[in-house]
Amino acid sequence: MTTYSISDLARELDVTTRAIRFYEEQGMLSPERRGQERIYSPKDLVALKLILRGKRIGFSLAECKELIDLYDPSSGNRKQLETFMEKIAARRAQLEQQLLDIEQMKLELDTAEERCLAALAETKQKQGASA
Amino acid sequence: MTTYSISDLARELDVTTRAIRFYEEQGMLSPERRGQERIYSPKDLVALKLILRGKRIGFSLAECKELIDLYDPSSGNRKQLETFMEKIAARRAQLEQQLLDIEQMKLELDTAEERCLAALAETKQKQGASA
DNA sequence: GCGCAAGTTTACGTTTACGTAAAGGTAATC
DNA sequence: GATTACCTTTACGTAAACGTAAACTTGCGC
Repeated sequence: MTTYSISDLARELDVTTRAIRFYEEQGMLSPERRGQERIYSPKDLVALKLILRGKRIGFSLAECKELIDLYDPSSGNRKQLETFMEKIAARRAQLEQQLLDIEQMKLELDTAEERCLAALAETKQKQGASA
Repeated sequence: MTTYSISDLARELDVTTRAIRFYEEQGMLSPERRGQERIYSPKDLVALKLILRGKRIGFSLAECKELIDLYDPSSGNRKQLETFMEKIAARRAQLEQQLLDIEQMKLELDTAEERCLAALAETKQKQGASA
C-alpha cells in the first residue's frame, strides 16, 4: 500500500508543508504516525485534493472541511448534503456573475485601449516625425 | 448635476459607508467636500461600481485601483493597459478552472447523494414500517 | 561521529479588507 | 433646546490562511 511523506504530498500537489500541517490542525487531515513522523495514505491524498479544489472554487477552509465530512461515510446526514448542494449552487451563480463581469470589463478595456492608442497616434502626429 | 451623499452611495450599491471611506483612504475615490461632508458625483459612482465589479471578479483592491487608474485619461500608459489585459486573461482562465472544478464536484456530490439516499432507504427497510 | 536533509513543535508575524466603537460636529424638527 | 438623523475622524480589533523563525530530533551516507 502506498504511503507518502509530507514533502511527497507537498511536491505532488504544490502546497507547502506548513499548509498541510495547518489543514491537519484544522481537523481536515489525520495522517498516521510513525513516531513523530506523519505518514499519509492515498485517502489523505484524496482529502487534500478535495481541499485544494474547494479552495480553487472559492470555498473557505471551513467549507472545505464540511465538504470532506460529507464524504465521510460515518455521517449519513442528508440535511448537510442538501445545504452543501445549495452552497455549490450559490457558487455556480457567483461564477455566472463573474463571467458577466469579466465580459463587461473586457468590453470596456477594449474601448479604453482604442481611445488610448488613438490618443497616442494623435500625439505623434502633432509632434511631427520627431522620433 | 446629480450628487450623492455617502449613505446614498452605500444604499444604492449595497456597501457600508465604512468601506466607501476605506476605498477613499486607499486613493480609489476622491469626492468633493462641502465642509467636512463628502459629496459624490456620478463619476464617483462609476468608480465605485468599478471597484465592486473588480472585487466580484476576484481582484484585490490594489488591482481594482490599477483598474481605475486605467480609466484616468491623465495616464496614456499603454504598457499598464497591456499588463492589465493579461490579468484579466488570467482571471478568465481561472474562471474556466473553477467551472471545471464545480462540475466535477457536482458530479461527485450527486453520486454521494445517491449513496446516501440509498443507505437511508435500506435503513428504513430494515426497521420495517416503524415510522 | 559528523554533517546534512527532512521531519517535528511552538509561537509570533503578516496581509487584506474592512468592523466596530469612541467622541464629536451639523442640521432639521418637534 | 433637546432629540434625531447623518456626517466626521481616529484608532484599535478581527478573521482567514498561512509565512517564517527558532530550536530540536531522526536517519542516511561517508
